Amino acid sequence: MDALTQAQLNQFREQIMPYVVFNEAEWIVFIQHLKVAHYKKKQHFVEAGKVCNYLGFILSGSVRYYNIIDGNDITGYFSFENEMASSYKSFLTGEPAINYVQALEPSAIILVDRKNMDAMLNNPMLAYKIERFGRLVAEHYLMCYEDRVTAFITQTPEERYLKLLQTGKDILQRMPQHYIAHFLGITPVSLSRIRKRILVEHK
Amino acid sequence: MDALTQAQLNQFREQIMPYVVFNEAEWIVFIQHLKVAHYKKKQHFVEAGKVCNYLGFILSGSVRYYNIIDGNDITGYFSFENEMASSYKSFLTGEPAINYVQALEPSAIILVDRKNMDAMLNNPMLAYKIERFGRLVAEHYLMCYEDRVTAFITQTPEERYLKLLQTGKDILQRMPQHYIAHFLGITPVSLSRIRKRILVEHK
DNA sequence: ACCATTTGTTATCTTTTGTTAACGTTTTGG
DNA sequence: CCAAAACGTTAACAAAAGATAACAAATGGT
Repeated sequence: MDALTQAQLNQFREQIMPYVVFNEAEWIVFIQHLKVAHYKKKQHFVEAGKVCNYLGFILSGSVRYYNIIDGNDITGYFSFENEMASSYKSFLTGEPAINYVQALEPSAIILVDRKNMDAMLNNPMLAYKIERFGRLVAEHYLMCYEDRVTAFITQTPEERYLKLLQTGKDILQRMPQHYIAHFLGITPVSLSRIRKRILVEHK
Repeated sequence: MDALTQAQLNQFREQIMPYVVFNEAEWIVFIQHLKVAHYKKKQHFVEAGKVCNYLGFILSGSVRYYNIIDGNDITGYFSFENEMASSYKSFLTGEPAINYVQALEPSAIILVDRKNMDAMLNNPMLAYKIERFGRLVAEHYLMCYEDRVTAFITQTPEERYLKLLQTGKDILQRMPQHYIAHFLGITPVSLSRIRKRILVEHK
């Protein structure tokens, strides 16, 4: 775990601008709470059964979230550069995670550990903006999840895949299809059939 | 829309205690931003196509969230007394809601309209605690949604229903079955079959 | 360049779910 | 109190998805 380079700091600062803008004095204190870690392909950022003590921000690379159910590997989500990465529930509650988070490409991830997060929430200089930042980020992901649940309830697997074709460029281009299948809530074999069906219908 | 009774204020204050504790001076200002509205059975709290300008807290009663897809009514969620009620995404973004929220029982709901919310977020006396309150509430619902998405991806409809039998007392006892079916991501007919299957297996 | 692993497709068969309609019961509202 | 609406179950059929296995294609590591 290293300190951040100036380029990494600039990237991070720009990306979080819609959520929080620190003045120079705040920024200097804020970045003292950050580290960066590098993950090799297939290396784990979070493991099921262990507490996730980090909130991550992906500078480069990508991760997938997955559960092991009856010995089967079920992918639930993906995150890419400039997105958050964490087993959110475990980080927030301090309880062991029920899922794995794994780098799928060599990845550089900014880490805030829970102690530093608590320190910032208790530091009068930062507390207000960190609370606000946290609120806006939580609200952002809440809305994403809301959409995703709505899709599961109102759409067929085929419709969800067609939607992904329009909006999921990173996922489609950078993730293997059997991971995408579980992400859509179906089996890899079933996704393959859906793809064929679409191909035939549109030709 | 009326002012709140003392009993309603007490109920609200007690319920939000895990999230935020106001001192007396703050509380007096805070409650000036609240109203209470009463909804008859089947009356709408939010309508698709219209902006949801309220964040609600259900004092009594219950609501269901639903979408109209190709003319079909698809229930996505329920909320009961002492829970929040809002078309969250619409409230946060100010864009028209895509779903309806409807009282299923006669309901009393505390309302914070967006103007009052903004006023509190800009009032130095309240801003910090409101930001924190908002963060904790958003995080709470974020974790709920995370679990729900995980259930859609890792469990069969039958498994989701069995889980609901353990944890969804209010839903099972107070909501009609065809609403519950869509909530689980299946049709009412299918839920009826699953129930029969479970009955036969366990007898 | 080679071999092992991973990934994607296809086929077969079984199970589950969706769709539609009918039927009886319960609930609701005037 | 009664007629209408809502609700839950069941049946019959069609469509979709799961499980498994075989095989082909792509990928990766050495």
